[in-house]
Amino acid sequence: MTRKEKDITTEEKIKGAARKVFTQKGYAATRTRDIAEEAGINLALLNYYFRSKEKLFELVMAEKVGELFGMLVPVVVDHSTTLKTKMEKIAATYIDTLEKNPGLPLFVLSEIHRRPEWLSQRVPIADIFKKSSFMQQVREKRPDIDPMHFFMNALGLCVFPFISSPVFIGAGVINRNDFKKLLQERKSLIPVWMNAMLKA
Amino acid sequence: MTRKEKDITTEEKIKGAARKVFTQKGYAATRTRDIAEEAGINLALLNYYFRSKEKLFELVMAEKVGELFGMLVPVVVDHSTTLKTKMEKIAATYIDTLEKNPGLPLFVLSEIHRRPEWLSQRVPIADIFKKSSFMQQVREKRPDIDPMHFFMNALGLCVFPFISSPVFIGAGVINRNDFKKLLQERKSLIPVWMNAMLKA
DNA sequence: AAATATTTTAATCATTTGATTAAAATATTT
DNA sequence: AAATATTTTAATCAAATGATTAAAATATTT
Repeated sequence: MTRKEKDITTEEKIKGAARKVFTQKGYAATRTRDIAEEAGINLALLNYYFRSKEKLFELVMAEKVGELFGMLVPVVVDHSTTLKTKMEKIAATYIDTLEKNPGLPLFVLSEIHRRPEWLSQRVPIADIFKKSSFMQQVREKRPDIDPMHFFMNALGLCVFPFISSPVFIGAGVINRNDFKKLLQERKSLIPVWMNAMLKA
Repeated sequence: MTRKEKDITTEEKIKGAARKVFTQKGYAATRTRDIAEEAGINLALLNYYFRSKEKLFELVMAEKVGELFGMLVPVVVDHSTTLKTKMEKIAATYIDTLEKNPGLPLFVLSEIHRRPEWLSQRVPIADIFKKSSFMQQVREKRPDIDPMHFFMNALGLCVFPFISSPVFIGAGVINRNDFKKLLQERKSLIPVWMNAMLKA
């Protein structure tokens, strides 16, 4: 094993552990000892490689914010696709991605709620709107209603089930397998529902 | 000031401060000193009245979970109202209530995500489904689709804007006043959208 | 092989935090 | 007024936490 391979191995181990524990517990409830245990390394290495808990968190957070909102950018700015196609892509992309990391939206939105400064210089969310073919297409279809409604609806129909699933599964209202089926069904249902709302 | 008035005053001061700080910061990021400062009392009084940070949190959390889900119960079990009326009531109740406490859903859902045991014995969420006229009415209209979809949609359309608003307001995509207007518009739009989705 | 560089470890530290306590202050009862 | 009860305060504590450090181990270079 060369030095470069080893370097990536330990550093990546810590990052991977940080992604997992921060997403599960949030920044404040995560101890550096938790991350070290998850990574299988000595605690001092966290500071050796990343300087502090805070700096490690900043790295993870930037990545996670990009992960949550980055999926939107290529879809909503694409002037060559119809609104319907955009809806299909958004639904499929979000549901597939979040199925692999269901804790992502709650983590990102919680930390942004606690510390709004996480947004302002890291991800060009405003750009999603400035260059948005999606918003323009929505406005054309429904000039009488603020397109922001439909944007939030599209996002909410995809994301909200992941945010609320701990409640429903935890209360025994639905089990994990049935929930997964529901999510898959939503990939095709969401575009239909979005279209129906635009016509209502 | 009688003993009873003073008793309620100090204890209620602490509770009120706890509601505010826990909702803003979450359990882990809240120090007991933060609550004491917010309440304008000596730190020791928190333990004198509530025994521990954890017990105080349990009180607040039970109340908040009730606040978030309790709004649903009378609406979804009411066999005498149409589905449309139920949708109107859900939208109006949620939007009015959450406007006064926009941090409530994110706080409750985050803490439940971190500690699912918060649910199991405190709020009869499963009962919302067992006795639900709402689910029955949805099933009658769309026997081909799991009514859970529509339940999550109804809840999501109301709640998700509050959850995501820190992102949109923080990124400068919309300002607070315009956001408030959007919320008010949603009170009448959500039932229309729900109806459209049921017919799609 | 020796020197140098990098990574890792165990131990330690300063600070923070939730909780406790003795004493003082205030309120209530006799 | 005196005794008793309740509330409040300032000080303190033990445990936990993020971070640091000297030394050891390992890897790389000469």
